[in-house]
Amino acid sequence: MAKEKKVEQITDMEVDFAQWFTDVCVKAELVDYSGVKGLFILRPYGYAIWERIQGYLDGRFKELGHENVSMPMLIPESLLQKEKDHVEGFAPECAWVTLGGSEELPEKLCIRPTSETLFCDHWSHVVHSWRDLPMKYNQWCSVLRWEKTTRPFLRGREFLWQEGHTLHATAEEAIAETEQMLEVYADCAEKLLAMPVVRGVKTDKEKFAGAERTYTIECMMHDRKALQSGTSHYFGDGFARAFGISFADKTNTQQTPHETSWGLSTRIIGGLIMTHGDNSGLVLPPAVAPIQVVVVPVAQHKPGVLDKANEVFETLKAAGIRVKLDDSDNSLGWKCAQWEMKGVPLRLELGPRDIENGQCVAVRRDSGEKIPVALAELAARTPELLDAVQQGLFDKAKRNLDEHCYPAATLEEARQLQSAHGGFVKTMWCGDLACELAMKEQAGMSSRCIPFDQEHLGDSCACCGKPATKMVYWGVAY
RNA sequence: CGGGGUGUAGCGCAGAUGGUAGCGUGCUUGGUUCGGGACCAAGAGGCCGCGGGUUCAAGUCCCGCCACUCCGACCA
Repeated sequence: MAKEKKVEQITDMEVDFAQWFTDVCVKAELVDYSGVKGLFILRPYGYAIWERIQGYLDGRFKELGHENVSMPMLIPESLLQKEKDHVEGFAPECAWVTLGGSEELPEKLCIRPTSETLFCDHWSHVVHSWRDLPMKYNQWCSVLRWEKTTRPFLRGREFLWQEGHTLHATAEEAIAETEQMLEVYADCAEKLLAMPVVRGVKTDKEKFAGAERTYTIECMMHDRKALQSGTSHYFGDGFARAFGISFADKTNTQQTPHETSWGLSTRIIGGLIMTHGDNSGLVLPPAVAPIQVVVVPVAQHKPGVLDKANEVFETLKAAGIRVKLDDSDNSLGWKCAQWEMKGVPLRLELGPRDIENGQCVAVRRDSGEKIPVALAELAARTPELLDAVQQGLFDKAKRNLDEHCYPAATLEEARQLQSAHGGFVKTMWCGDLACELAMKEQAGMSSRCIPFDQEHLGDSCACCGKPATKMVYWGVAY
């Protein structure tokens, strides 16, 4: 008799992609809603994913000579206002503290939406000489931006991130730093998260408030919308001048240093979900998965089964694999469905028949493929299978990206391509803001980036027909 | 911030014409099961989103607010 599916179901992504996303977030136990709009609770399983990302990035940052610091959470209004573009960009979404106990504060304090002003203020105190440079700082923290519409991971009013801030003697060195950190983000996305990226530069319209140049990695989600997944900014000396930071160079001349900042947030977990997930739930690449392998005993009450399962668990643990043994008394079907929903890359089924044959059955989360593995070879085969899943997920996502980038010669063609296929549309662009606005207005797409990998699609701007030398990726963004 | 939808047990829902709350699932305990979301039995669990109003009486009618969600605008 066909049993009705009784447990909380995940909406099919083809039916309602947004609902599917929310269902996965909640039912894979990544997040819960709190009492305040836009403030989400990261549950242990969701936080464990963030910790994997943190671990990777923090290691890379330190290898490159960055030091972790902790800045205050509150920014005096006067400090925030020192850099004009910056305050204009962030003021509309700041939350303010105006009371200390029951007393009105003499100056209201902004809950940090980002910490450039704090770093600059601090540096203006401690930087004196060329010997103090470069400053290469990073902080792990949460920031607050009073967004109007919110979604788990993709747009919270509070979100966890890291923000790196560096200060350099020369523009060249600062730009090199900015580009280097973008590569770190690209590696994090591609190697850890199996999310292929497009690397490029933001247009003036899309760049960070106060930045001279913003680099970005853009990813394509399963619904072919774009997700800005990490950004790295070069500020020139604008902030340094606004905050009065200067240093004496080797000839004892006062110079203004050049600044960078770069950030990557828990938003990328939203990207991870929308890149690899399917209708059974989350799908995690083994490199970030908190649990890489789950051992599911079959008929575990029968003598010897649990003992063998424990043995398998210990073998894999000793091999350095993040493994969990599910010896709960839920039914087999329940366990399978549960661990699929949570995206565990590999499931090992072990029952009496397997034990007789000296094997277990490995089931890949990405493909559903069932692979018998001899118990004697388990410690060697499991890492291979995990690598295969990691690679399989990257390849699949890369195909999705490559297959949904369409060249267009005119704005009208771009509009038609976007409405027919979604994805990225690439066109030549003259560099005028007016053309960028026209693309948004008429084709519903914003510029995602001017990619490093340029192609020559023609000589004229798709919007206005004037001479153009840059190719731009356009898309509908999260 | 504009438009739509929703809010009743942890979750999913039912509660015509107002009369003091119910179903499924989950949870707890015991037992039987176990190769893809098991079964039996006994239990626990509700300021019916919040605040006003109408009424003898409000989950139900009226007003206001809040939250979630979708579509826009804005943004990581």
